[in-house]
Amino acid sequence: MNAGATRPVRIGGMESSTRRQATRQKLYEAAVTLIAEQGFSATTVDEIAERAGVAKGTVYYNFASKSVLFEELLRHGVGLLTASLRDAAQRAGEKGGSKVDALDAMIRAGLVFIDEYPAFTQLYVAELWRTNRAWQSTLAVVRQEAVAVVEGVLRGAVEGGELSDEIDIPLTAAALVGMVLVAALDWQAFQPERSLDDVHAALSFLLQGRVGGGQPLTGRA
Amino acid sequence: MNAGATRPVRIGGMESSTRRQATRQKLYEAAVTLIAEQGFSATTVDEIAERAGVAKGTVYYNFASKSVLFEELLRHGVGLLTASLRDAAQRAGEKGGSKVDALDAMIRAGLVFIDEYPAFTQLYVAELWRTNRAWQSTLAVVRQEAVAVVEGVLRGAVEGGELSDEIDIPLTAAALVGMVLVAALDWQAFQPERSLDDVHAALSFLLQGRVGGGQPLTGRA
DNA sequence: ACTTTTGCACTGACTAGTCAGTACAAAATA
DNA sequence: TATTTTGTACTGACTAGTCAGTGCAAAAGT
Repeated sequence: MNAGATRPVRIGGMESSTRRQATRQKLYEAAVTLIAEQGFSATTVDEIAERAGVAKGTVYYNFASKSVLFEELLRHGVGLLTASLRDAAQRAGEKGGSKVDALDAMIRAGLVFIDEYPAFTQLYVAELWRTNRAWQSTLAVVRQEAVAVVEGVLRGAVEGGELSDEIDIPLTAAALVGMVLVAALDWQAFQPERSLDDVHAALSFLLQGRVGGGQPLTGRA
Repeated sequence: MNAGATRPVRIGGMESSTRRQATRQKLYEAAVTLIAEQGFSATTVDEIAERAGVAKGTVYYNFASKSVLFEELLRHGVGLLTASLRDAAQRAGEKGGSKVDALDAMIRAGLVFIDEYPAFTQLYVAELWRTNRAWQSTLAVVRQEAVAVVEGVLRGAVEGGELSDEIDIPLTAAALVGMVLVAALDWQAFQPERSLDDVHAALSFLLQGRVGGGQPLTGRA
């Protein structure tokens, strides 16, 4: 509690040794797969430590508790996703494409993310709609960050006249996220032999209304 | 022990007492909300028994184990959903509507189901894509039953020339299910003030391609 | 009629085990 | 030297599953 910081230049105990950072990373990676497979409660701290190849005490040296480890893991993962979506939307914008192209680019970015971090995605989906859990508020916040990116692009498309202003932006954003999420998880779990392009193509079809009987205006193949 | 059935018509001890059936129903109801809120492992058998208003022993009198209770609960719930989807598709068919109308009717049936059994839906989503769990195979089976209903309607639509034969039926079915599932769960969790009609309308927009820029051919308001 | 037996449904105290978190001295690292 | 990690041992709260026994209503026996 002494304000006068002492030796290693450091604020609040954050951002320091690469070593510690590496340990935390190993713990994230161990925890994410185990929790995705078994769930939070069924995963023991001993298992996490063993899989990460560190001593149990190290877990508690780096994280205040099992729950805190999990919460920071959630923040970390959703941060990656949000950055990836924003990036995809921006790239598509720079290439001068339409907002619908940006949407399509975000769908692909979502698929790539899920392909790369399937365990994190599983775990996120499994926890998102629960109530009465300690990290509920954390989840609501990070969820909103990710969904906001999609909503932003939809809003831009409506304002630019590309999409009907009749669409309900929050609901449509949620539906789009769900479409990608569930299609991707099903792909991984039940038809892993399909390629990412296959899955992307199927979702583009849906987005562009060729399923519901509409005439496609965007995209070709 | 006497084979000649006597008073309460009963064979072999199966399908009998309303009392037992009622107890099992109470246990289902208690378990579904608790597990939806907390997850399987974090929910104790004592909690389930208490919420159901029975003694712990009764749980084990009626179910071989906690896992078995959960598995039977899953079967029970997905059975209800599947029946509801089939029913909706059939009604729409009888009214002479198109297959796309049947799809729309199924979306609504899905929403109604989730509205009625939100806890079951949460729990189902949370467990579906996990690996290494005892009831994994049970889940795969019941999932397939439900998805098959959607795939059937899509197949019919393609055969009838209503939908392009370029669509990938399994992937599209998964995406549609995901769209409904996630939109509905988000609705319940984050904007519960919206009406079912609002949500349905937003999803119909998506299905009919008015989001992706296509021309709507089906549906009106 | 009456007593006794049967079997189902349920009870709740109890057991054997599990697991998050702690303690701490010694070692490794930077 | 200061920080970080290790290894081992420990505690105490919590939990899945067990089991001897209760209550009761309908049969069977007399």
